[in-house]
Amino acid sequence: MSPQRERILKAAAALFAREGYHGAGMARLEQEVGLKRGALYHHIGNKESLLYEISRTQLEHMVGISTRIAAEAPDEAACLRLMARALLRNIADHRVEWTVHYRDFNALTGERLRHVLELRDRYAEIWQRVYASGAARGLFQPAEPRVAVLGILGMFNYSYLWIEGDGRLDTDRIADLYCDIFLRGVLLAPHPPPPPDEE
Amino acid sequence: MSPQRERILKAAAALFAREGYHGAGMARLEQEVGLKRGALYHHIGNKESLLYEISRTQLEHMVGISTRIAAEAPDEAACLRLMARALLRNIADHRVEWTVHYRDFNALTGERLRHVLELRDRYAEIWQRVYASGAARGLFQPAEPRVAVLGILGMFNYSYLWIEGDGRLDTDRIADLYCDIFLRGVLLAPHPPPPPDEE
DNA sequence: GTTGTACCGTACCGATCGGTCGGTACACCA
DNA sequence: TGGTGTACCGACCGATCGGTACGGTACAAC
Repeated sequence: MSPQRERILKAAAALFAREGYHGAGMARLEQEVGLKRGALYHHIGNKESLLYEISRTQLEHMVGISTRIAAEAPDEAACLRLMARALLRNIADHRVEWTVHYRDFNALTGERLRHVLELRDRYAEIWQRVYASGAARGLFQPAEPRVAVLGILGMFNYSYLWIEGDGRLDTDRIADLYCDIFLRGVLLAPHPPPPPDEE
Repeated sequence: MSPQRERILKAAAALFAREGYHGAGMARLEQEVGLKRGALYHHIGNKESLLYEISRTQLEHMVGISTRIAAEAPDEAACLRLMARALLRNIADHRVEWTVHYRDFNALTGERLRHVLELRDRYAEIWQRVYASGAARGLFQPAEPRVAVLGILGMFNYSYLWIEGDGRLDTDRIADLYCDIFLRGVLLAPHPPPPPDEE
């Protein structure tokens, strides 16, 4: 990936987050990046590819991290906690990209839309598999794993509207707080000890 | 409110939910409503007022309902449960309006934006007051009432992306499930009996 | 020294954007 | 019968939309 293209993607994410995908014109992107029409389109192809790349990058990143966590975590509760920390950390670090994704992903069309939706489903499925596995082992309440997972994902995903992207300490604390609430609410056995901090 | 204006608002909400506020042109709204330019603007004033009215109506409705519930509920846990049911019911019944609101409220400008944000804050504050009151009485964990409330609101608000607007039975069951998880996770005393179904 | 290629600016395209305006048809009331 | 208000149409506005064509420049390879 060329450094210019990377610069353009960053500027586009910030611009789309501020004004919306359809609300932001290419003219404004020109002056934000410091390139004129011809140069811009030499690098990006078209406008929709910017939106696609913004969503794809973040989603693929989260799918990759969560797959790794799910493969290594000692048990399901710890796994959920680690995945939650990773998610909230990523949302806080890439708040503009997530803002763009959640607001405008359905402005995508055709193959690009299909791929982004598939990535999003894959990510939710990782969570659901972990939850279902825990429920099968008698750890979690067996009722409605899909709805339960959508609930905790909602807690985190909604945070892009209010979270402050400053310190990772704070994001980890919030992630742990939500995990504590969710796990206490969902565990059949008494409260487990929190896992040691990582990374 | 004239019946024509109401018709236009409904069509606009559906159209904006499909294509986004900036993505949907007035030409499409014309043919969806069955009126031409002149007639349309005779009723609506301008495009932004449509967006404003869509958000304002739902938010004022929720503020009103929750204020009433908070005044009448026997205790804080029951209050949260009733407010949660009312919220999820409203989201399911007005899914298109909430989709428009969450995606495009910040396309509003000036006074209209200020008012909508104020309504949204007022609504969150109702929840936070209930939670803080419960925490002060030793019912809930006292840590971070604002973050805790934003969490449960996230569970519900995120649902506009996946909930099916068919039966109210299902929405009440989902609301209760989330409340059970949240309350179990947050209550200091053991699990309380669920309140009787209402309305 | 010439050719290829990556990069960039300028000029321009047709389409569509949100919005305005003059005018008409009709109902209601005096 | 004349006057007033409401609902509506259709033509039109300047601005902006995303995108393209094309020429020029800088530089590396041969």
